[in-house]
Amino acid sequence: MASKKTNAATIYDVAERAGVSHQTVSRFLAGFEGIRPATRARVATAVEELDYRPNLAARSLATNRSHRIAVLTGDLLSAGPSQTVQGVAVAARQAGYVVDIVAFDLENPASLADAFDVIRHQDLAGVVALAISDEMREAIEKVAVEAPMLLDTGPADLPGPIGASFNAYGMQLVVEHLIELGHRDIVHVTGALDYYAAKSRLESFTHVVHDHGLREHPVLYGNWSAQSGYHAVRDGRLSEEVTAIVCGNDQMALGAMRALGEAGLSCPGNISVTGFDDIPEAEFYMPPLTTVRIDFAQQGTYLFTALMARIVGDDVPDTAQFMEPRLILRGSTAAPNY
Amino acid sequence: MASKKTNAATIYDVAERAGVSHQTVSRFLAGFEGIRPATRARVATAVEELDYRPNLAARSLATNRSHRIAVLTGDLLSAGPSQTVQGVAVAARQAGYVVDIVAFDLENPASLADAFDVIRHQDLAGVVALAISDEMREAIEKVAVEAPMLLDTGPADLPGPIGASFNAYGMQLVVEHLIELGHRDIVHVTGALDYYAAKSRLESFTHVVHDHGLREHPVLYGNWSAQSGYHAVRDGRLSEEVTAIVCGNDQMALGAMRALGEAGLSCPGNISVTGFDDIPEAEFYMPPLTTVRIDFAQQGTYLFTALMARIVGDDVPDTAQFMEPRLILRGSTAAPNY
DNA sequence: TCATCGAATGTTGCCGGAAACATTGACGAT
DNA sequence: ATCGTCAATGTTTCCGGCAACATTCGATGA
Repeated sequence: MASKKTNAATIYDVAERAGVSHQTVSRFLAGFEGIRPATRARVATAVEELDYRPNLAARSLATNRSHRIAVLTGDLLSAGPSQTVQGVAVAARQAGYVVDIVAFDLENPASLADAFDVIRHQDLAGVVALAISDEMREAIEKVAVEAPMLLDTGPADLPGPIGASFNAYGMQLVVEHLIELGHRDIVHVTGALDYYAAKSRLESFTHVVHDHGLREHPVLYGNWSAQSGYHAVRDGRLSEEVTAIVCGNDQMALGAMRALGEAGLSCPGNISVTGFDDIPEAEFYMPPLTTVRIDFAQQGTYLFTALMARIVGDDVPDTAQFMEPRLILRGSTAAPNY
Repeated sequence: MASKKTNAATIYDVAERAGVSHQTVSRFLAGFEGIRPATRARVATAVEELDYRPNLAARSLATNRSHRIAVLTGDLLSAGPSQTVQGVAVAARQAGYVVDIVAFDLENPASLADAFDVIRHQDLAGVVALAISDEMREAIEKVAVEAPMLLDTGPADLPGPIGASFNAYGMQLVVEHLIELGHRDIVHVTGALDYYAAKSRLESFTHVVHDHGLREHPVLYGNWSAQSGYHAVRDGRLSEEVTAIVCGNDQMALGAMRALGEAGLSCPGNISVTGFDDIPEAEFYMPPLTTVRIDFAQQGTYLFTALMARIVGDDVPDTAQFMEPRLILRGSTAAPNY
């Protein structure tokens, strides 16, 4: 029953029906001005009647332009990247672009190489790469992809890691908030450190702590998951002096609060906890989580816009005005209880 | 600096270099057996040296087959659908298929129509539609898409709503768990009821409650978000008799528990709460959430497999063995406190 | 009245593959 | 030695568009 033989109308069918040459139809489709109104109407009717749809493969072959971009990522599971994908996808479609999603399996190294192979097979207008890890960075550097590529986060020598600045700024916001509350001993639970997002946040944390002359405590290593936050805090042998825990994302903050609870410590009574990202649930944690709001969908929109600009050769619009991180104050932070 | 003029090698370049006809190269690429080893080696070398990549647009044009599928959804933000997308994408790529993600904006009705337009323009091997709402169902029925389409959830008269069964079964598991604990007065907080996933869960809930002869309480309406769960419970004017709240997903359960806490009720001491989906965070809620685990990634894999089967005309493999929902018992449920 | 010119439209070729069909050549049977 | 056969390989055509170039035709000016 499957429609094996495509009986879709071609440009020639339309031309015949309208009594014109196929080229006139092509012009009509391209929005060419110089077509006599009568002719134009006939073509329009024929297109309508035959429900004609241009064959994109043929068009792409003839023009050598594809009107498609790829989103490359190994992590569609986290809230951040998937929202960003949605942002990219919506923006892309509005601009008439199709989005290929090239997801690889983090567990399976071969699949990364494979993903790049796919990207090179397609001829793409551009590529957006999300959730950059060391592994991806390596692959990106090794495999020359001829299409313009844009990263959300990543090393500064690769094009467009827009995340670095707002990750750093967001981290600065939370840490300074804690400092204002009077905290002097703050510890950081990192995200998975092979991700640049985690690296940026950690760097910024260290930087701010140092700038304000606070005591430096050993960092606790997490991997973005609530479970890792839990274990980091439970097994982290926190110094007695620590009064605040800054987590690399909201999920780890949840885990951290849980560990505190089990240890008989209250949050924020004994220890303040902060998150990062402001996922919708964070407001309903107990206590509600003080965190930094990142607008991932907006980030997706920005990435697409910037990619288009690079393709066309325009200047890439500035990041800052697009995505200002915002400190969201809620119940998980309070003045330290000396 | 963009690579305007594609200087990528074609099959003819390879042929010339290998000293054979382009057709032999084509055969080589297709894995055709009857090529003399010496010839095969020459071709292989040429392919290697020129870093030849077949032009997919040309291939697609010639064969009238695209090796691409689309994933259609308006909700890439929720954990479920995005994990399913990841599952589909990984499975698809292993099978050599490219996945177009066609995301529309739930807020913007025009974008749905637009999304279908995109789907019809591409010639796709198949379509997977996720997170089916009434709106999408309507569009699906109205717009005849010639490619095979498969839904994750949805009305039974459309092809392959595989979700109905495991949603129903999962709901049965939680409710019967509560009944075994001794609960007789259970209330349900629904997901967004324009989604079929929410409908299925609600139906199953009603069904099980009825079958066991429990008192029926008015349902509370949520929209999947933690916030909606919170408001549903806070403003729901629960009957005094109610001892358990079954939520349509984990996020709403979080909101519900928060509302209970604010009302001075303990969970599970006064009221048991259950979730649905088992997102990774659920284990770290306070108390840890009793819920139903749905393997969304597996669901994605299944959807792709089933779609391929439909395309080829094979029998579609059975759902059940792929995704058995599992009851996850944790601390948010206990015997009622009479 | 006719050459000129430009707007409207038509014709040809090509993009890079695949498939149908054609050719070559080695080998065995007669 | 000749022919048939089959494996290996080559040639032609077509997929459905677009672009470059060609043509037609009516209006205009000399």
